[in-house]
Amino acid sequence: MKISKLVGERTKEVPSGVIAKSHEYLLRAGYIKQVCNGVFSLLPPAFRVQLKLEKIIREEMDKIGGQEVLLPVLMPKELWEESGRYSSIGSEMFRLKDRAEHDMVLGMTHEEAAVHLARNTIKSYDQLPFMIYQIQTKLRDEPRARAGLIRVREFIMKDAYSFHTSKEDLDEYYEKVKDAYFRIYKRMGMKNVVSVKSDSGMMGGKIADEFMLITDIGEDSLVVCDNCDYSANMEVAESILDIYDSIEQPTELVNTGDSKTIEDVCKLLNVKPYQTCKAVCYYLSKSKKYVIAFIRGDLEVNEIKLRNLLKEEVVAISVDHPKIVAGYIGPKNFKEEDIITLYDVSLKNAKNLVVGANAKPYHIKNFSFNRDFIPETFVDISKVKEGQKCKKCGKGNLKIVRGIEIGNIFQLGTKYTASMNMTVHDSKGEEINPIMGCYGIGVGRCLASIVEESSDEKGIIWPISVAPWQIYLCPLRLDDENVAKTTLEINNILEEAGYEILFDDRNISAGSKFADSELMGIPIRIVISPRSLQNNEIEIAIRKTGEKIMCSKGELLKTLKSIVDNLG
RNA sequence: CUGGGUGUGGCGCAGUUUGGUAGCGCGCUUGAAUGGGGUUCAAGAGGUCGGAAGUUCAAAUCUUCUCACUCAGACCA
Repeated sequence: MKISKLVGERTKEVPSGVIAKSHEYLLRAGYIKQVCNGVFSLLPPAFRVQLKLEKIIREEMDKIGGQEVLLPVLMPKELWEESGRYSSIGSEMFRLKDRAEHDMVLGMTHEEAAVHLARNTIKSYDQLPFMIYQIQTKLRDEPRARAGLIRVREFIMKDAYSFHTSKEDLDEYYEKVKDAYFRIYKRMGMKNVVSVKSDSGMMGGKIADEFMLITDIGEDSLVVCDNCDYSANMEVAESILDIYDSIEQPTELVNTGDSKTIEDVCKLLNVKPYQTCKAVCYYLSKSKKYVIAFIRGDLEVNEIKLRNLLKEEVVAISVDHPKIVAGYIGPKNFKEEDIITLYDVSLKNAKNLVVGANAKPYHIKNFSFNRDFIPETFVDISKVKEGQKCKKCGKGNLKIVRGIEIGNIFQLGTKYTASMNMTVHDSKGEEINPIMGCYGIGVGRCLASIVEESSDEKGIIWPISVAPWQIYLCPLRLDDENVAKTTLEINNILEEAGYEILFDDRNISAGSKFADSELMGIPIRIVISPRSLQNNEIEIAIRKTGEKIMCSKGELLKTLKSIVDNLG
């Protein structure tokens, strides 16, 4: 490819409003161009990378028995009504009408289509298990697209769906996919990838893992143990909650005046936040109920855990309920129709707490949950804090890091096969609903994530396995006869050896060429100039290390091979 | 959806407070010099200032409406 003909331009200036490194470099190096909010065109270099990513994914999916298919982007409303998601998913799904006024949707995920494809073609347990996958466009009307290719409204995703006769079989396959995913990320050149337990969100099902590239610009908070392999998304992470043991003291009603917040009360009564119990109020707009969540004063409520527990959207509010004394709420079963009371596990066996007295302006001192009030159950609704002890190993300290979700896997169970009535005959001749798993990888997001992880102040540094071109052929003074002749020769030698070459055929200054090759992130640059030809030498520059190696024309292929082997 | 910001040649920006029909850098074209880190000089092309309505003798600049983009949050696979 001649760079003079390459579509796209490279710029020195940083576009405004750009935070993510991958966003900046992909724009500046001429890889992507924004069409509207959250929608991008890929220019030739980016598309070449994308094809390489897809190739890696295909190979690994095929290795675990995947069969590639192509499901439609456009689907009728009816298909989504079968699963119930036509109504349960909100405005993040693109909806439209066809010319006959028929309601249609644009696919944001393809469980429905996968079941539709399989349910009339698979009839016997003999045909199970199987996995189908596709690499295709997904459309999601994101509330907020951001950071270039990291969060967009239209993107290419590899999504796979597996069908099994038993939970055990799914479990086994699930682990296989997990291994395949780690191989995929490794081959793509990503290093800092972990899998974490996660919330299954709109997909349904219980077991879910997300694959995260750990990086500061990540949108998700992850909890990882510094001692064992525990890792989880903040949404579902758990920790050991220290019990601060002490001897129970008699309760005491104290006038706390205007002190309502934990901070004020602590100051007034000279106690630490963990020696208090706070009440956080929520409202369920669907069922029109108030929720009072009691939790130890030093902790925060994890609203996603709360939502999953109540199976409904929760909204934090300041209460205006006649039975609730805002600022002085204490542990108590509110036996009102429209109030739900919850107690976090952090309160279990907690003693000598300062709690609200449910009367203004009083709090109660030395309140103990195993003496003064014993709730029916305690629930886990707290947010993990940095430094808490790991629940899995009991020793490690939990750290909170940020990550980009570059893939996820779910055990769906029979949510879709049951609702959409997909059955097969088992070995006893009985009809069963196959158990499903689904597995996604955002290809465009991987592309951006690789850049996020692998770049420097000069630009992108592509891993050689996914680079758009392996070699940047960079003659200086192409008007020099000897340079022109040698460049052509070398181009042919490299092409014959199977290398992909970006040929900088422009007659511009050396600095501009070097800068472009570095911004674009091409792993190897071969410089041919009058200066080096005087010694019958060619320069090979390695993007990643900045190293420069001189060699003769005859040694070129041999030298290159050892460099490439080293980079791979 | 809530709050803030921005919209001026292909890209990045100044000009808006104090109305007088556009300017800079990069890039592009032509010529010359230079020739290993975005080189220099000269000459050019290219915009009617997001859109609509209004005020005015006169609007990029003031008013109203509107659209788009963007940041933070809410939300999200």
